[in-house]
Amino acid sequence: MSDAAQKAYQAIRHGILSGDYAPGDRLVEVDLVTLCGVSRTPIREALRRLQSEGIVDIAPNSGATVAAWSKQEFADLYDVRTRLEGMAAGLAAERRTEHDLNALAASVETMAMLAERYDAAPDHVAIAFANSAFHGGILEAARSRALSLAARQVMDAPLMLRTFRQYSQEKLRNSVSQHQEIIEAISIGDADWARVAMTSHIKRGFRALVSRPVVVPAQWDQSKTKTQKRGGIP
Amino acid sequence: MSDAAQKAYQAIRHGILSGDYAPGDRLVEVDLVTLCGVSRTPIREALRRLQSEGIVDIAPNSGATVAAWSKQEFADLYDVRTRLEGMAAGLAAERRTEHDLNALAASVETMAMLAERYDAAPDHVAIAFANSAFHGGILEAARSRALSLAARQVMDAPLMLRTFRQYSQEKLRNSVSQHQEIIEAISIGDADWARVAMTSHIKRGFRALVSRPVVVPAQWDQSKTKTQKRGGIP
DNA sequence: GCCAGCAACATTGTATACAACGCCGCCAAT
DNA sequence: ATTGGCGGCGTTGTATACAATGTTGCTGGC
Repeated sequence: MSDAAQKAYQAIRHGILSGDYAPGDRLVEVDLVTLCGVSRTPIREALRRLQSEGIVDIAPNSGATVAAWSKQEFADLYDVRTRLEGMAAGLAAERRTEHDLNALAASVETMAMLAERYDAAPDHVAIAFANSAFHGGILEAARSRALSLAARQVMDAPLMLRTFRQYSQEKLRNSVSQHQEIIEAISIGDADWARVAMTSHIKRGFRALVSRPVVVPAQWDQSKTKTQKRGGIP
Repeated sequence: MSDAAQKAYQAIRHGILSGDYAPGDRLVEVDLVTLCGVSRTPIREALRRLQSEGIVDIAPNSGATVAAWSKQEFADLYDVRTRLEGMAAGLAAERRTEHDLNALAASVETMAMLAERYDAAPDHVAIAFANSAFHGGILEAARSRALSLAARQVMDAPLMLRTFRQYSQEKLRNSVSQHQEIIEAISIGDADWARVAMTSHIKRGFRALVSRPVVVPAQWDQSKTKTQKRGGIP
Protein backbone atom coordinates (compact mmCIF):
# COMPACT_ATOMS: atom_id res chain seq x y z
CA MET A 1 0.00 0.00 0.00
CA SER A 2 1.28 3.36 -0.82
CA ASP A 3 1.17 6.79 0.67
CA ALA A 4 -2.40 8.00 0.90
CA ALA A 5 -3.85 4.53 1.33
CA GLN A 6 -1.28 3.79 4.02
CA LYS A 7 -2.08 7.05 5.74
CA ALA A 8 -5.78 6.25 5.72
CA TYR A 9 -5.13 2.71 6.93
CA GLN A 10 -3.12 3.87 9.90
CA ALA A 11 -5.49 6.68 10.79
CA ILE A 12 -8.55 4.44 10.77
CA ARG A 13 -6.78 1.61 12.54
CA HIS A 14 -5.55 3.99 15.20
CA GLY A 15 -9.01 5.44 15.59
CA ILE A 16 -10.43 1.99 16.23
CA LEU A 17 -7.62 0.66 18.41
CA SER A 18 -7.57 3.80 20.55
CA GLY A 19 -11.28 3.50 21.16
CA ASP A 20 -12.43 6.59 19.28
CA TYR A 21 -14.58 4.24 17.28
CA ALA A 22 -16.38 1.54 19.21
CA PRO A 23 -17.42 -1.84 17.82
CA GLY A 24 -20.60 -1.45 15.83
CA ASP A 25 -19.95 2.19 14.96
CA ARG A 26 -20.46 3.10 11.35
CA LEU A 27 -17.46 4.23 9.34
CA VAL A 28 -18.84 6.61 6.77
CA GLU A 29 -16.41 7.25 3.97
CA VAL A 30 -16.92 10.99 3.66
CA ASP A 31 -16.41 11.44 7.39
CA LEU A 32 -13.13 9.59 7.15
CA VAL A 33 -12.04 11.98 4.41
CA THR A 34 -11.76 14.78 6.96
CA LEU A 35 -10.14 12.45 9.50
CA CYS A 36 -7.47 11.10 7.18
CA GLY A 37 -6.93 14.04 4.87
CA VAL A 38 -7.15 11.92 1.74
CA SER A 39 -9.95 11.25 -0.71
CA ARG A 40 -12.44 8.42 -0.66
CA THR A 41 -10.53 6.17 -3.03
CA PRO A 42 -7.61 5.31 -0.74
CA ILE A 43 -10.00 5.24 2.20
CA ARG A 44 -12.03 2.53 0.52
CA GLU A 45 -8.85 0.58 -0.07
CA ALA A 46 -7.87 0.91 3.58
CA LEU A 47 -11.31 -0.24 4.69
CA ARG A 48 -11.12 -3.38 2.57
CA ARG A 49 -7.78 -4.19 4.08
CA LEU A 50 -9.08 -3.64 7.59
CA GLN A 51 -11.97 -5.91 6.72
CA SER A 52 -9.63 -8.71 5.77
CA GLU A 53 -7.89 -8.21 9.10
CA GLY A 54 -11.12 -8.69 10.99
CA ILE A 55 -11.22 -5.15 12.34
CA VAL A 56 -13.95 -3.84 10.07
CA ASP A 57 -17.15 -5.31 8.69
CA ILE A 58 -18.31 -4.28 5.25
CA ALA A 59 -21.83 -4.92 4.02
CA PRO A 60 -22.28 -4.38 0.28
CA ASN A 61 -24.07 -1.16 -0.63
CA SER A 62 -24.44 -0.42 3.03
CA GLY A 63 -21.04 0.55 4.29
CA ALA A 64 -18.43 -0.28 6.86
CA THR A 65 -18.75 -0.70 10.60
CA VAL A 66 -16.21 -1.44 13.29
CA ALA A 67 -16.23 -5.20 13.65
CA ALA A 68 -18.05 -6.57 16.67
CA TRP A 69 -16.79 -10.00 17.71
CA SER A 70 -18.88 -12.14 19.99
CA LYS A 71 -17.32 -13.98 22.92
CA GLN A 72 -17.56 -17.26 21.05
CA GLU A 73 -16.00 -15.78 17.95
CA PHE A 74 -13.11 -14.49 20.00
CA ALA A 75 -12.58 -17.85 21.58
CA ASP A 76 -12.43 -19.41 18.13
CA LEU A 77 -10.05 -16.72 17.01
CA TYR A 78 -7.64 -17.45 19.84
CA ASP A 79 -7.76 -21.09 18.90
CA VAL A 80 -6.67 -20.31 15.37
CA ARG A 81 -4.14 -17.77 16.56
CA THR A 82 -2.59 -20.21 18.96
CA ARG A 83 -1.96 -22.74 16.23
CA LEU A 84 -0.71 -20.33 13.62
CA GLU A 85 1.60 -18.38 15.87
CA GLY A 86 2.80 -21.59 17.44
CA MET A 87 3.73 -22.81 13.99
CA ALA A 88 5.36 -19.49 13.27
CA ALA A 89 7.54 -19.61 16.35
CA GLY A 90 8.63 -23.14 15.50
CA LEU A 91 9.53 -22.20 11.95
CA ALA A 92 11.27 -19.06 13.13
CA ALA A 93 13.55 -21.18 15.31
CA GLU A 94 14.70 -22.96 12.17
CA ARG A 95 14.88 -20.06 9.77
CA ARG A 96 15.64 -16.87 11.67
CA THR A 97 18.59 -14.70 10.74
CA GLU A 98 20.70 -12.49 12.95
CA HIS A 99 18.72 -9.56 11.67
CA ASP A 100 15.48 -11.13 12.84
CA LEU A 101 16.89 -11.72 16.29
CA ASN A 102 18.01 -8.13 16.57
CA ALA A 103 14.60 -6.84 15.58
CA LEU A 104 12.90 -9.13 18.09
CA ALA A 105 15.29 -8.08 20.83
CA ALA A 106 14.59 -4.45 20.08
CA SER A 107 10.84 -4.86 20.34
CA VAL A 108 11.17 -6.64 23.66
CA GLU A 109 13.46 -3.97 25.04
CA THR A 110 11.00 -1.29 24.05
CA MET A 111 8.27 -3.17 25.79
CA ALA A 112 10.42 -3.73 28.89
CA MET A 113 11.08 -0.03 29.09
CA LEU A 114 7.39 0.78 28.75
CA ALA A 115 6.65 -1.74 31.47
CA GLU A 116 9.06 -0.09 33.89
CA ARG A 117 7.60 3.31 33.20
CA TYR A 118 4.13 1.90 33.47
CA ASP A 119 3.10 3.19 36.89
CA ALA A 120 4.50 6.63 36.19
CA ALA A 121 3.30 7.06 32.63
CA PRO A 122 1.33 4.17 31.16
CA ASP A 123 1.24 4.32 27.38
CA HIS A 124 -1.19 1.65 26.32
CA VAL A 125 -1.03 2.42 22.66
CA ALA A 126 2.76 2.21 22.56
CA ILE A 127 2.61 -1.08 24.43
CA ALA A 128 0.13 -2.49 21.97
CA PHE A 129 2.35 -1.44 19.08
CA ALA A 130 5.49 -2.92 20.63
CA ASN A 131 3.60 -6.13 21.20
CA SER A 132 2.45 -6.12 17.59
CA ALA A 133 6.04 -5.58 16.51
CA PHE A 134 7.14 -8.65 18.45
CA HIS A 135 4.50 -10.94 17.05
CA GLY A 136 4.99 -9.54 13.58
CA GLY A 137 8.72 -10.11 13.93
CA ILE A 138 8.20 -13.77 14.73
CA LEU A 139 6.03 -14.11 11.67
CA GLU A 140 8.65 -12.50 9.49
CA ALA A 141 11.38 -14.70 10.90
CA ALA A 142 9.28 -17.76 9.98
CA ARG A 143 9.64 -16.83 6.32
CA SER A 144 6.47 -18.54 5.23
CA ARG A 145 4.35 -16.62 2.81
CA ALA A 146 1.25 -18.65 3.54
CA LEU A 147 1.68 -18.34 7.27
CA SER A 148 2.07 -14.59 6.97
CA LEU A 149 -1.07 -14.32 4.90
CA ALA A 150 -3.12 -16.48 7.24
CA ALA A 151 -1.84 -15.20 10.57
CA ARG A 152 -2.24 -11.57 9.68
CA GLN A 153 -5.99 -12.15 9.56
CA VAL A 154 -6.18 -13.04 13.23
CA MET A 155 -3.44 -11.04 14.89
CA ASP A 156 -4.97 -7.60 14.97
CA ALA A 157 -8.58 -8.20 15.95
CA PRO A 158 -7.71 -8.87 19.61
CA LEU A 159 -6.15 -5.42 19.81
CA MET A 160 -9.66 -4.02 19.52
CA LEU A 161 -10.38 -5.17 23.04
CA ARG A 162 -7.62 -2.85 24.26
CA THR A 163 -6.48 -5.52 26.63
CA PHE A 164 -3.41 -3.66 27.75
CA ARG A 165 -5.56 -0.96 29.25
CA GLN A 166 -6.30 -3.31 32.11
CA TYR A 167 -2.86 -4.80 32.53
CA SER A 168 -1.00 -4.35 35.76
CA GLN A 169 2.71 -3.66 35.76
CA GLU A 170 3.25 -7.17 37.02
CA LYS A 171 1.34 -8.72 34.14
CA LEU A 172 3.27 -6.60 31.72
CA ARG A 173 6.56 -7.78 33.20
CA ASN A 174 5.36 -11.35 32.87
CA SER A 175 4.50 -10.78 29.28
CA VAL A 176 7.95 -9.36 28.61
CA SER A 177 9.53 -12.34 30.29
CA GLN A 178 7.54 -14.72 28.11
CA HIS A 179 8.67 -12.85 25.04
CA GLN A 180 12.24 -13.23 26.19
CA GLU A 181 11.76 -16.94 26.64
CA ILE A 182 10.42 -17.29 23.12
CA ILE A 183 13.32 -15.31 21.71
CA GLU A 184 15.78 -17.51 23.54
CA ALA A 185 14.17 -20.66 22.18
CA ILE A 186 14.28 -19.22 18.68
CA SER A 187 17.83 -18.01 19.04
CA ILE A 188 19.16 -21.46 20.00
CA GLY A 189 17.06 -23.06 17.28
CA ASP A 190 14.81 -25.15 19.51
CA ALA A 191 11.65 -25.26 17.40
CA ASP A 192 9.69 -27.34 19.84
CA TRP A 193 10.41 -25.06 22.76
CA ALA A 194 9.61 -22.01 20.67
CA ARG A 195 6.29 -23.48 19.63
CA VAL A 196 5.08 -24.45 23.07
CA ALA A 197 6.34 -21.24 24.64
CA MET A 198 4.41 -19.21 22.10
CA THR A 199 1.33 -21.38 22.49
CA SER A 200 1.46 -20.94 26.22
CA HIS A 201 2.01 -17.21 25.89
CA ILE A 202 -1.07 -16.74 23.78
CA LYS A 203 -3.21 -19.02 25.89
CA ARG A 204 -2.20 -17.00 28.92
CA GLY A 205 -3.27 -13.86 27.15
CA PHE A 206 -6.63 -15.31 26.34
CA ARG A 207 -7.12 -16.53 29.86
CA ALA A 208 -6.34 -13.09 31.22
CA LEU A 209 -8.98 -11.80 28.86
CA VAL A 210 -11.86 -14.05 29.82
CA SER A 211 -11.14 -14.31 33.53
CA ARG A 212 -11.95 -10.66 34.12
CA PRO A 213 -15.74 -10.67 33.77
CA VAL A 214 -15.99 -7.04 34.79
CA VAL A 215 -14.15 -6.02 31.67
CA VAL A 216 -16.23 -7.97 29.21
CA PRO A 217 -17.06 -5.28 26.68
CA ALA A 218 -20.58 -4.29 25.86
CA GLN A 219 -20.40 -5.72 22.37
CA TRP A 220 -20.14 -9.22 23.78
CA ASP A 221 -23.70 -8.85 24.88
CA GLN A 222 -25.33 -9.37 21.52
CA SER A 223 -28.77 -8.28 22.69
CA LYS A 224 -27.56 -4.78 23.42
CA THR A 225 -25.81 -4.29 20.09
CA LYS A 226 -26.91 -0.92 18.93
CA THR A 227 -28.40 -0.78 15.47
CA GLN A 228 -27.57 2.66 14.28
CA LYS A 229 -29.87 4.57 12.06
CA ARG A 230 -28.74 5.86 8.74
CA GLY A 231 -30.07 8.04 5.99
CA GLY A 232 -33.43 9.70 6.12
CA ILE A 233 -34.28 13.00 7.68
CA PRO A 234 -32.79 13.96 11.03
CA MET B 1 -18.06 -7.12 -3.03
CA SER B 2 -20.68 -5.91 -5.35
CA ASP B 3 -21.48 -6.18 -8.98
CA ALA B 4 -18.66 -4.71 -11.03
CA ALA B 5 -15.98 -5.59 -8.51
CA GLN B 6 -17.35 -9.11 -8.30
CA LYS B 7 -17.40 -9.37 -12.05
CA ALA B 8 -13.80 -8.22 -12.27
CA TYR B 9 -12.78 -10.58 -9.49
CA GLN B 10 -14.27 -13.59 -11.20
CA ALA B 11 -12.95 -12.68 -14.61
CA ILE B 12 -9.39 -12.19 -13.42
CA ARG B 13 -9.49 -15.23 -11.19
CA HIS B 14 -10.82 -17.33 -14.02
CA GLY B 15 -8.15 -15.97 -16.33
CA ILE B 16 -5.45 -17.04 -13.90
CA LEU B 17 -6.93 -20.39 -12.91
CA SER B 18 -7.60 -21.37 -16.50
CA GLY B 19 -4.02 -20.62 -17.45
CA ASP B 20 -4.60 -17.63 -19.70
CA TYR B 21 -2.31 -15.77 -17.38
CA ALA B 22 0.79 -17.60 -16.22
CA PRO B 23 2.62 -17.01 -12.94
CA GLY B 24 4.84 -13.96 -13.31
CA ASP B 25 2.67 -12.35 -15.98
CA ARG B 26 1.91 -8.72 -15.46
CA LEU B 27 -1.69 -7.72 -14.90
CA VAL B 28 -1.99 -4.23 -16.30
CA GLU B 29 -5.09 -2.47 -15.13
CA VAL B 30 -6.10 -0.88 -18.42
CA ASP B 31 -5.80 -4.23 -20.20
CA LEU B 32 -8.12 -5.78 -17.64
CA VAL B 33 -10.66 -3.04 -18.36
CA THR B 34 -11.30 -4.55 -21.78
CA LEU B 35 -11.25 -8.07 -20.36
CA CYS B 36 -13.72 -7.43 -17.56
CA GLY B 37 -15.87 -4.72 -19.08
CA VAL B 38 -15.66 -2.51 -16.01
CA SER B 39 -13.52 0.48 -15.14
CA ARG B 40 -10.24 0.52 -13.29
CA THR B 41 -11.69 1.22 -9.86
CA PRO B 42 -13.43 -2.13 -9.31
CA ILE B 43 -10.53 -3.86 -11.02
CA ARG B 44 -8.14 -2.46 -8.47
CA GLU B 45 -10.41 -3.68 -5.73
CA ALA B 46 -10.49 -7.15 -7.23
CA LEU B 47 -6.71 -7.21 -7.53
CA ARG B 48 -6.24 -6.34 -3.87
CA ARG B 49 -8.55 -9.14 -2.91
CA LEU B 50 -6.73 -11.59 -5.13
CA GLN B 51 -3.52 -10.44 -3.53
CA SER B 52 -4.81 -11.30 -0.09
CA GLU B 53 -5.72 -14.73 -1.43
CA GLY B 54 -2.18 -15.34 -2.57
CA ILE B 55 -3.07 -15.45 -6.26
CA VAL B 56 -1.67 -12.06 -7.20
CA ASP B 57 1.39 -10.10 -6.16
CA ILE B 58 1.19 -6.34 -5.97
CA ALA B 59 4.27 -4.15 -5.80
CA PRO B 60 3.57 -0.54 -4.88
CA ASN B 61 3.75 1.87 -7.80
CA SER B 62 4.71 -0.99 -10.02
CA GLY B 63 1.60 -3.04 -10.53
CA ALA B 64 0.22 -6.52 -10.16
CA THR B 65 1.59 -9.81 -11.38
CA VAL B 66 0.27 -13.34 -11.18
CA ALA B 67 1.77 -14.77 -8.01
CA ALA B 68 4.66 -17.17 -8.46
CA TRP B 69 5.06 -19.56 -5.57
CA SER B 70 8.31 -21.43 -5.12
CA LYS B 71 8.35 -25.10 -4.28
CA GLN B 72 9.29 -24.34 -0.68
CA GLU B 73 6.56 -21.75 -0.36
CA PHE B 74 4.03 -24.25 -1.60
CA ALA B 75 5.21 -26.83 0.88
CA ASP B 76 4.78 -24.30 3.66
CA LEU B 77 1.37 -23.42 2.35
CA TYR B 78 0.21 -27.00 2.47
CA ASP B 79 1.42 -27.21 6.03
CA VAL B 80 -0.74 -24.27 7.01
CA ARG B 81 -3.62 -25.52 4.96
CA THR B 82 -3.50 -28.94 6.54
CA ARG B 83 -3.79 -27.52 10.03
CA LEU B 84 -6.48 -24.97 9.25
CA GLU B 85 -8.71 -27.25 7.23
CA GLY B 86 -8.17 -30.01 9.74
CA MET B 87 -9.42 -27.68 12.44
CA ALA B 88 -12.31 -26.67 10.21
CA ALA B 89 -13.42 -30.25 9.63
CA GLY B 90 -13.28 -30.92 13.37
CA LEU B 91 -15.34 -27.88 14.19
CA ALA B 92 -17.76 -28.64 11.39
CA ALA B 93 -18.46 -32.03 12.95
CA GLU B 94 -19.61 -30.23 16.08
CA ARG B 95 -21.46 -27.33 14.54
CA ARG B 96 -22.87 -28.35 11.18
CA THR B 97 -26.55 -27.99 10.39
CA GLU B 98 -28.71 -30.08 8.10
CA HIS B 99 -28.37 -27.36 5.54
CA ASP B 100 -24.58 -27.64 5.61
CA LEU B 101 -24.73 -31.38 5.11
CA ASN B 102 -27.01 -30.99 2.12
CA ALA B 103 -24.69 -28.46 0.52
CA LEU B 104 -21.68 -30.71 1.08
CA ALA B 105 -23.51 -33.70 -0.32
CA ALA B 106 -24.43 -31.70 -3.40
CA SER B 107 -20.85 -30.66 -4.10
CA VAL B 108 -19.66 -34.23 -3.78
CA GLU B 109 -22.35 -35.50 -6.09
CA THR B 110 -21.42 -32.93 -8.69
CA MET B 111 -17.83 -34.00 -8.44
CA ALA B 112 -18.74 -37.68 -8.64
CA MET B 113 -20.68 -37.02 -11.81
CA LEU B 114 -17.79 -35.11 -13.32
CA ALA B 115 -15.48 -37.96 -12.38
CA GLU B 116 -17.65 -40.50 -14.19
CA ARG B 117 -17.80 -38.35 -17.28
CA TYR B 118 -14.11 -37.70 -17.03
CA ASP B 119 -12.82 -39.94 -19.81
CA ALA B 120 -15.54 -38.83 -22.20
CA ALA B 121 -15.51 -35.12 -21.45
CA PRO B 122 -13.05 -33.96 -18.82
CA ASP B 123 -13.98 -30.56 -17.46
CA HIS B 124 -11.07 -29.50 -15.32
CA VAL B 125 -12.41 -26.10 -14.47
CA ALA B 126 -15.74 -27.50 -13.27
CA ILE B 127 -13.91 -30.06 -11.18
CA ALA B 128 -11.79 -27.38 -9.57
CA PHE B 129 -14.89 -25.36 -8.78
CA ALA B 130 -16.74 -28.33 -7.30
CA ASN B 131 -13.71 -29.07 -5.19
CA SER B 132 -13.61 -25.48 -4.02
CA ALA B 133 -17.28 -25.70 -3.14
CA PHE B 134 -16.62 -28.73 -0.96
CA HIS B 135 -13.76 -27.17 0.95
CA GLY B 136 -15.62 -23.88 1.25
CA GLY B 137 -18.64 -25.76 2.56
CA ILE B 138 -16.60 -27.35 5.32
CA LEU B 139 -15.31 -23.94 6.28
CA GLU B 140 -18.80 -22.54 6.40
CA ALA B 141 -20.06 -25.42 8.48
CA ALA B 142 -17.27 -24.74 10.99
CA ARG B 143 -18.88 -21.38 11.74
CA SER B 144 -15.68 -19.74 12.86
CA ARG B 145 -15.13 -16.25 11.60
CA ALA B 146 -11.41 -16.33 12.32
CA LEU B 147 -10.96 -19.70 10.66
CA SER B 148 -12.79 -18.48 7.58
CA LEU B 149 -10.61 -15.40 7.35
CA ALA B 150 -7.39 -17.33 7.79
CA ALA B 151 -8.16 -20.36 5.67
CA ARG B 152 -9.40 -18.37 2.73
CA GLN B 153 -5.87 -17.03 2.33
CA VAL B 154 -4.42 -20.45 1.60
CA MET B 155 -7.19 -22.34 -0.14
CA ASP B 156 -7.07 -20.81 -3.57
CA ALA B 157 -3.38 -20.52 -4.35
CA PRO B 158 -2.98 -24.26 -5.02
CA LEU B 159 -5.61 -23.99 -7.75
CA MET B 160 -3.07 -22.03 -9.74
CA LEU B 161 -1.12 -25.20 -10.35
CA ARG B 162 -4.14 -26.61 -12.15
CA THR B 163 -3.58 -29.90 -10.46
CA PHE B 164 -6.73 -31.49 -11.77
CA ARG B 165 -5.46 -31.18 -15.29
CA GLN B 166 -3.19 -34.13 -14.57
CA TYR B 167 -5.60 -36.22 -12.56
CA SER B 168 -6.62 -39.63 -13.78
CA GLN B 169 -10.17 -40.83 -13.44
CA GLU B 170 -9.01 -43.17 -10.73
CA LYS B 171 -7.47 -40.39 -8.69
CA LEU B 172 -10.60 -38.36 -9.07
CA ARG B 173 -12.69 -41.22 -7.78
CA ASN B 174 -10.38 -41.54 -4.83
CA SER B 175 -10.74 -37.89 -4.10
CA VAL B 176 -14.50 -38.18 -4.20
CA SER B 177 -14.37 -41.11 -1.85
CA GLN B 178 -12.25 -39.16 0.61
CA HIS B 179 -14.74 -36.34 0.48
CA GLN B 180 -17.49 -38.80 1.27
CA GLU B 181 -15.55 -40.11 4.23
CA ILE B 182 -15.13 -36.60 5.61
CA ILE B 183 -18.82 -35.87 5.18
CA GLU B 184 -19.72 -39.05 6.99
CA ALA B 185 -17.45 -38.16 9.90
CA ILE B 186 -18.99 -34.71 10.08
CA SER B 187 -22.52 -35.98 9.77
CA ILE B 188 -22.17 -38.34 12.76
CA GLY B 189 -20.39 -35.63 14.72
CA ASP B 190 -17.03 -37.36 15.10
CA ALA B 191 -14.71 -34.36 15.24
CA ASP B 192 -11.56 -36.37 15.59
CA TRP B 193 -12.30 -38.54 12.59
CA ALA B 194 -13.27 -35.52 10.54
CA ARG B 195 -10.02 -33.80 11.43
CA VAL B 196 -7.71 -36.65 10.58
CA ALA B 197 -9.63 -37.56 7.44
CA MET B 198 -9.31 -34.01 6.18
CA THR B 199 -5.65 -33.84 7.15
CA SER B 200 -5.01 -37.06 5.31
CA HIS B 201 -6.96 -35.86 2.28
CA ILE B 202 -4.93 -32.70 1.94
CA LYS B 203 -1.63 -34.44 2.54
CA ARG B 204 -2.51 -36.90 -0.19
CA GLY B 205 -3.18 -34.03 -2.51
CA PHE B 206 0.15 -32.47 -1.76
CA ARG B 207 1.92 -35.76 -2.24
CA ALA B 208 0.30 -36.22 -5.62
CA LEU B 209 1.57 -32.79 -6.47
CA VAL B 210 5.22 -33.22 -5.62
CA SER B 211 5.61 -36.83 -6.72
CA ARG B 212 5.10 -35.96 -10.38
CA PRO B 213 8.37 -34.23 -11.21
CA VAL B 214 7.44 -33.94 -14.86
CA VAL B 215 4.67 -31.55 -13.97
CA VAL B 216 6.72 -29.24 -11.83
CA PRO B 217 5.80 -25.91 -13.35
CA ALA B 218 8.35 -23.59 -14.80
CA GLN B 219 7.87 -21.01 -12.10
CA TRP B 220 9.34 -23.38 -9.53
CA ASP B 221 12.64 -22.87 -11.21
CA GLN B 222 13.38 -19.45 -9.80
CA SER B 223 16.34 -18.84 -12.07
CA LYS B 224 14.19 -18.89 -15.16
CA THR B 225 11.58 -16.46 -13.82
CA LYS B 226 11.02 -14.10 -16.64
CA THR B 227 11.34 -10.44 -15.79
CA GLN B 228 9.02 -8.80 -18.21
CA LYS B 229 9.78 -5.47 -19.70
CA ARG B 230 7.40 -2.60 -19.29
CA GLY B 231 6.92 0.92 -20.54
CA GLY B 232 9.21 2.55 -23.03
CA ILE B 233 8.94 2.50 -26.77
CA PRO B 234 8.24 -0.76 -28.59
C1' DG C 1 33.03 2.47 -25.69
C1' DC C 2 30.84 3.18 -21.20
C1' DC C 3 28.39 5.25 -17.64
C1' DA C 4 25.63 9.19 -15.78
C1' DG C 5 22.05 12.11 -16.46
C1' DC C 6 17.87 13.31 -18.79
C1' DA C 7 13.50 13.15 -20.97
C1' DA C 8 9.46 10.74 -22.54
C1' DC C 9 6.20 7.29 -21.83
C1' DA C 10 3.68 3.57 -19.83
C1' DT C 11 1.49 2.65 -15.71
C1' DT C 12 -0.08 3.16 -11.16
C1' DG C 13 -2.10 6.25 -7.49
C1' DT C 14 -5.47 9.84 -6.16
C1' DA C 15 -9.25 12.99 -6.53
C1' DT C 16 -13.70 14.01 -7.95
C1' DA C 17 -18.01 13.79 -10.42
C1' DC C 18 -21.84 11.08 -11.45
C1' DA C 19 -24.88 6.88 -11.06
C1' DA C 20 -27.14 3.36 -8.36
C1' DC C 21 -28.79 1.53 -4.32
C1' DG C 22 -31.33 1.08 -0.13
C1' DC C 23 -33.26 2.96 3.82
C1' DC C 24 -36.59 5.97 6.03
C1' DG C 25 -40.66 8.38 6.70
C1' DC C 26 -44.77 9.93 4.86
C1' DC C 27 -49.21 9.23 2.98
C1' DA C 28 -53.18 6.91 1.35
C1' DA C 29 -55.99 3.06 0.96
C1' DT C 30 -58.02 -0.75 3.23
C1' DA D 1 -54.77 1.14 13.22
C1' DT D 2 -52.09 -1.41 9.95
C1' DT D 3 -49.90 -2.00 5.56
C1' DG D 4 -48.44 -1.07 1.01
C1' DG D 5 -46.42 1.98 -2.14
C1' DC D 6 -43.85 6.18 -3.20
C1' DG D 7 -40.54 9.88 -3.03
C1' DG D 8 -36.42 11.93 -1.03
C1' DC D 9 -31.99 11.64 0.95
C1' DG D 10 -27.79 9.72 2.65
C1' DT D 11 -24.40 6.73 1.32
C1' DT D 12 -21.93 3.56 -1.36
C1' DG D 13 -20.38 2.02 -6.09
C1' DT D 14 -18.31 3.21 -10.60
C1' DA D 15 -16.20 5.90 -14.12
C1' DT D 16 -13.00 9.13 -15.54
C1' DA D 17 -9.70 12.85 -15.37
C1' DC D 18 -5.50 14.31 -13.47
C1' DA D 19 -1.08 13.80 -10.73
C1' DA D 20 2.88 11.11 -9.44
C1' DT D 21 6.08 7.48 -10.04
C1' DG D 22 9.34 4.56 -11.96
C1' DT D 23 11.34 2.54 -16.00
C1' DT D 24 13.24 2.74 -20.49
C1' DG D 25 16.02 4.26 -24.04
C1' DC D 26 18.56 7.95 -25.70
C1' DT D 27 22.30 11.34 -25.46
C1' DG D 28 26.39 13.67 -24.22
C1' DG D 29 30.48 13.85 -21.59
C1' DC D 30 34.57 11.32 -20.17
